[in-house]
Amino acid sequence: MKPENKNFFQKVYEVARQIPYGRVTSYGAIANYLGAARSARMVGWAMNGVNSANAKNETLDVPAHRVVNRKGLLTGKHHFDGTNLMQQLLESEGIVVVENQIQNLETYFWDPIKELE
DNA sequence: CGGGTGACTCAAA
DNA sequence: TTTTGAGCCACCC
Repeated sequence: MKPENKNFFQKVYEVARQIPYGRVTSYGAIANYLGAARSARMVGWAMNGVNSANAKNETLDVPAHRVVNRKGLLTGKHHFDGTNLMQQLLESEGIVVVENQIQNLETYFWDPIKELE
């Protein structure tokens, strides 16, 4: 069941919210699931919106830290408050992060296309 | 209304 | 092999 009758951002939020604890996914995977395969940037933009809302005390319940780029690189860590807040959050869920990159990405990777369809 | 920008990704040179 | 270029489209001047 694809929530295709909602705004792109809204859809991104819904998918991101379904990322299980201790798992991660990529911007591209979410975009692909939403039918916007080449719009990974928009997913990142949506995450930026999540972070903004968080800064305003408006909880969206979207684990933006579980969304990384396709190589498992924490490209968005600079957008979080602390320099390594994103990494800490991931490590607190049992994910090993070294040099801003998730180790054993295949083990943690959660693909909405595979997991939700 | 137009143009620049970006938490990405893929493909070609 | 590494480096560029282009596409994607919402948001902010």
